[in-house]
This record gives sequence, structure tokens and C-alpha cells, in this order.
Amino acid sequence: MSAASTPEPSRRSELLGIAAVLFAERGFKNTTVRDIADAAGILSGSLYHHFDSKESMVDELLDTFQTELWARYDEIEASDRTPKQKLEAVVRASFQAIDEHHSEVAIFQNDAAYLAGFDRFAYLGERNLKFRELWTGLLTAGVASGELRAGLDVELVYRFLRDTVWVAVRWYRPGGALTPADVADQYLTILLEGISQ
Amino acid sequence: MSAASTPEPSRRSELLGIAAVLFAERGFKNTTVRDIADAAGILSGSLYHHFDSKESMVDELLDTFQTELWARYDEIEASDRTPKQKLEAVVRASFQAIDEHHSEVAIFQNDAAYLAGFDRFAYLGERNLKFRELWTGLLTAGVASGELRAGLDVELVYRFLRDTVWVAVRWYRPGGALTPADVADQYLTILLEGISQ
DNA sequence: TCCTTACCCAAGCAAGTGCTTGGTAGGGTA
DNA sequence: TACCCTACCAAGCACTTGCTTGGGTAAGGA
Repeated sequence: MSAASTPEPSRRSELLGIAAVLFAERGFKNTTVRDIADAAGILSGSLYHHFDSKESMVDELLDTFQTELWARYDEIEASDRTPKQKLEAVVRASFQAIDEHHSEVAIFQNDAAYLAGFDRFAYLGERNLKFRELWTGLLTAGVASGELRAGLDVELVYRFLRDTVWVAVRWYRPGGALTPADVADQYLTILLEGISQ
Repeated sequence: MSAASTPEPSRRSELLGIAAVLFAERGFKNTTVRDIADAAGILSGSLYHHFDSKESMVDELLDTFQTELWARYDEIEASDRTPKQKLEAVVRASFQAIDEHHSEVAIFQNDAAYLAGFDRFAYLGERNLKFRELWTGLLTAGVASGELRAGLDVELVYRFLRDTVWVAVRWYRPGGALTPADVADQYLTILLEGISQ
């Protein structure tokens, strides 16, 4: 309680980062506490000085990431853009999240279904629902405003949208040739205009 | 060697089907031989009367599925359609594969990266390469023939295409309201024409 | 000097992992 | 009768898993 102002650049967050990378690479269940400890140069038991359990590590990773992401989404939704513009902004924010929180997105993408089975991670299901409402809401509003093509199967388009955005974490590498803005531009062009001549 | 004509409707294939469902639901590493045995109503040791190992089960599942899938792809590629028509046909064949071999596609989608680490599954990498060549070849030919928009980043479009098609296995349910042809139609419309008005 | 805090090691436990072994029951074949 | 086959059980082995326990050390404040 004494160090309330410091952003805690400590060993703890360092270890959390190491765990994040391994979870993202091999999956949560497939990563052992000994793997994490080895990567950190300590013994597995020593990890339990910093964390209660392996679960609490992912929990902390996913929770902080999602809180930050939804702050952006809420901001976009509350802005005074048109539905189509909001859709574009949400897509851009998502690709930026893949860039800035690559490991967390990968963990969420690969292990959310497994983790959602535990009571502790019930919030994952809630977030998914909220996510769905955000996207389908924007799509429906876009069709109503005439910005998007009439007769779209909103539910189906939502699924394609959601999956295509997040699955990019499988090949996108932060620091590579493509910036998240580049990818978002290309993707939005395909999505909005199609690839036909 | 006596029953050469029968398609072997035996206990073996039955067990393989049970294993496929579990592998698809929980992931390969996350599924134990005891899980499979329990689902089949036998003890875990009894599985080894039918199969050499847990690995050989996925191996058989993935290999037979991919052989069948590539028979279709090769047929399409060798046909005398235009590049764009071939692209559409490949997309349709892929969605049909998701319908007919749902578990196998899910296993491939979720565990291919992990399995590719073993020598035994080196063919997964080769197939991936062949897959890439198929898609990028069709896209490049489509741009050259004027059917697809000029200036497309073929590599990026390929990734979007590949991921979006296969990730559908996460939400598509065989026997549901949507046929694979329905999904393919909707998807191709979005891909080719976009969602803008 | 004493105590606290942060950090780590060495050793191990209970549960679970893939897989092996020796054996049994029922049926077919010569 | 003698032999082999398919299909399975019961028991267990060697190993890995997440996590615990009981220490130890270095730094810093009172």
C-alpha cells in the first residue's frame, strides 16, 4: 500500500509477459509451469511466490487486456460517427489490439472456449455477448442508414467479420513490414468493396 | 485379407469417429486416451488393441481427410474454368468439407501447428504449402485475366481467404439451418462484391 | 541489532498421463 | 480336439502435471 504511485515495473509483470508469450505459442493447457519457470530462469515452485496459480496468470492477462480494449470500443460507440464509420473504427481498433497485445489476443482466440468452462472465466462469455451486440448493432444500423447493402444476413456477416479480424493474429507479426493500419486498410477495402473487378 | 470388398464398418472406424469428435472439441493434447475409451464404453488399454498410439489416431483421421479433399481440389484446378470460377469452386468445396468432415477440419484448424512439430506430421506442412500455391495462383491468374481487381495484395488476400473459410468450422454446425452451399453463397457475395451499398 | 520484504531453491506429493502386460471370453476353422 | 482370431479387462509402470512445504539469502528500514 506504500507504493501506490509506481506502475510496478517489477519482476511480477516480467514473469507475466513471459507466461503470455508461452501461452500464446503453445496454448494455456499445453504450457507447463515448468516451461514458464525455465524461460524465466527460475524453478517452477518459485513462480508461486508471485502468483496464486497458473489460472490466475491467464486471468490477469485476459482481464486487463479486455478492459483496455473495451474502453476503446465504448469510446467509438459513443462517438457521433455514422454506423459505417464506427464499423471501420472498430476494425482498426481491433487490428491495433492485435499489434499491441499480440499474445493476449492469441490466448483469447485459442483458449477462450476452453477457459470459459471454468466459473472464474465466466466474464469471457459475457464479453463475447457484448461483442456480438456491438457488431450486429452497427451492421443493422448501417443497413438501415443505407450505408451498407440491403438484404445482408447480419448474423452471418458478423461471424465472418469477427473471425476474420481476430484470426489475423495467426499470421500477423508486430514489428513486421505491415503496420496494423496497413492491414486494416486492406481488409476494409476487401470487406466493403469486394475483390471483383 | 479375406474381407477386401467390405468398407470395414468395424469397431475400429467407430472408435476413430468417437476420437475425432473429442479431438475436435477439446483439442488433441487435451484429450486423453481414457476420455476416448470412456466415450466408447471400454477401458483405455483396450484402445491399443485397435491402434498403435494416440498419435496414429489423428494421423489416420487427418491423412484420409486431406487425401479426399485434395482429390477435389486437383479436379477443380485441372478443369477448364476461369480463375474466378475456380476460386469459387474451391471455396464451395471447402465449405462442403467443413460440412462433411467437421471434426477433421476442426482438428486440423486447432492442432495442425502443434502436430506439425512431430516428424510424423511433416506432411501437414507440405499440404499447407500446396494450399498456398493453389490459392495465390488462382488469385494471381484472376487479376491477370481481369476478373479480379487490379492492385490486390495477393498474399494478404490469400491469408484472409484461407482463414475466413476454415475458421467457419468454429460456428458452423452440420445439419443446422444453413447448408454449406448457403454459407458459400453468402461468403462469396461478401468476398467478391463487398458489403457497401 | 532486529525485523521485514522480495525473491528464490530443493524436494516432494497427489493426481493424472500414454502405454504395456498378462490374461479371459466368445467365436470361427481345420 | 487343437489352434487362432477379435475384442476386451485388470493392473500397473514410468513419467508429467500443478502446486506445496520448508527453508535460505540479500537489501533496506527502525
